[in-house]
Amino acid sequence: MSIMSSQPKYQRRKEDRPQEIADAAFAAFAEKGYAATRIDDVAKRAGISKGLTYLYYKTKEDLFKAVVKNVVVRRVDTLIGNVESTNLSSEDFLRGPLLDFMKQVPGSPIAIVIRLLISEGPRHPDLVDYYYENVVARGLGAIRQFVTRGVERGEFHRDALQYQPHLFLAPMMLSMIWRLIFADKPLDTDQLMESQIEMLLAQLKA
Amino acid sequence: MSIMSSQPKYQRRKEDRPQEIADAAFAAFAEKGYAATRIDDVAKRAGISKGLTYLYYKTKEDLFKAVVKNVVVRRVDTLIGNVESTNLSSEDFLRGPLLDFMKQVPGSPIAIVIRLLISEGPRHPDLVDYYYENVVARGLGAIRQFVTRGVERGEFHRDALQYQPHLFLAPMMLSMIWRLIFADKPLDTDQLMESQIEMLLAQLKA
DNA sequence: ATAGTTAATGACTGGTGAGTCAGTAATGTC
DNA sequence: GACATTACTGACTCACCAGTCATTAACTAT
Repeated sequence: MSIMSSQPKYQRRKEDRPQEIADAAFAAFAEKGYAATRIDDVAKRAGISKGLTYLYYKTKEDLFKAVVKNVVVRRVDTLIGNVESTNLSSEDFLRGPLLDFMKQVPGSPIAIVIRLLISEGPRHPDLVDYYYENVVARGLGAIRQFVTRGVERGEFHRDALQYQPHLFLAPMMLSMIWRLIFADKPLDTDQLMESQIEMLLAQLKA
Repeated sequence: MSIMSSQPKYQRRKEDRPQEIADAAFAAFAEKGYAATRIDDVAKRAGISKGLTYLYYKTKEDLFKAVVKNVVVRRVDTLIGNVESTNLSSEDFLRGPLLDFMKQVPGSPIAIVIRLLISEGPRHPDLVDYYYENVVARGLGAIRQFVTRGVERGEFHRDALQYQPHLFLAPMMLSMIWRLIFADKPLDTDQLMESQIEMLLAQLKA
């Protein structure tokens, strides 16, 4: 019929599989949600057989947790890291890097993780704790730190700290949820976040 | 063994069943989410057999849509209605009834509906549209109306309208999501909303 | 080459749950 | 009381899918 193929049917790639599977799973979860995603779909996306998935992840739930942690460490960790090492004035930091960071979150994989946490979180409390400690607590901490610094430098007045750091993030949250639910309905989310930062700065300044 | 029971095994209650089933379904969805809820669970909660559910709702998806619409009309409709008929000054309205409304939303069934929309919305676009028109658009409209009135009366300055009504609701949104994910971690959500309203009023006032 | 190791396959199983429907009994009507 | 109507039951089907495992074939060492 034809010349014998010297192409092997598959290659063994022990090193890369876990990451590839996690990426495929993330894409699948993003599209259909956790419950509606079949392990078979994930395998197809990753270009492997269903069985192989189970060599690297014991259960579907294991895979789920790995996916969330994977996104968290890959994205947020570095971003928050950068942010912590700047030495801008408090005001410039809040208006600059923080605002930029906020603007890009609603369209990032973090939004997908939030969706997954909202729908599946109640059945994975350890995952929720992990996310709280590694993302939320650190994020809020970073903001609080910059407000504190602003007070120390006299840029902000003494009782500026009464404003909870959550207030900075509220419009980001709304933008994220808006996009998750009403993907098509337009909303100038950047404008929203800018207004909030300006408003807060006006309140904080001495 | 005993005196013959004259108690019938069941009563026919054609009128009440649909509502009872919807209530049971809402409770079940709230607890376990849409995908993880079995029709059998819903039936047990409603005190009926599984088969009867299908007499009143053709499919599980039908039931889901009915549940969401049911909650929406029963709760939000009346609330927004009340709000629209007050004749307080703009400032008093925003600080009073609006704030009160916002404070109780994160703990109300609306939060559950939001959770369901976030996780199942993408597969039910018509439901999303329904929700947008009947809740979101009307809610935002009501706020915009009060800001406009404030400008007309000279309470707020001319360009107060540049502030999107979404900004009022952002902390409410954050509080809601926070509770949905981190039910146990405390957060003074009332304080958050109060600060935001005060901040916005400070910006709006002439 | 050859044998040994193990990454990878894919057919299979067991459990589950949405949706069906033949039968039952509550209620209405005369 | 007898008959007709239909709300309601519960056992059943059938498709689907997480997880298993015997087998295959890609790689490695010698």
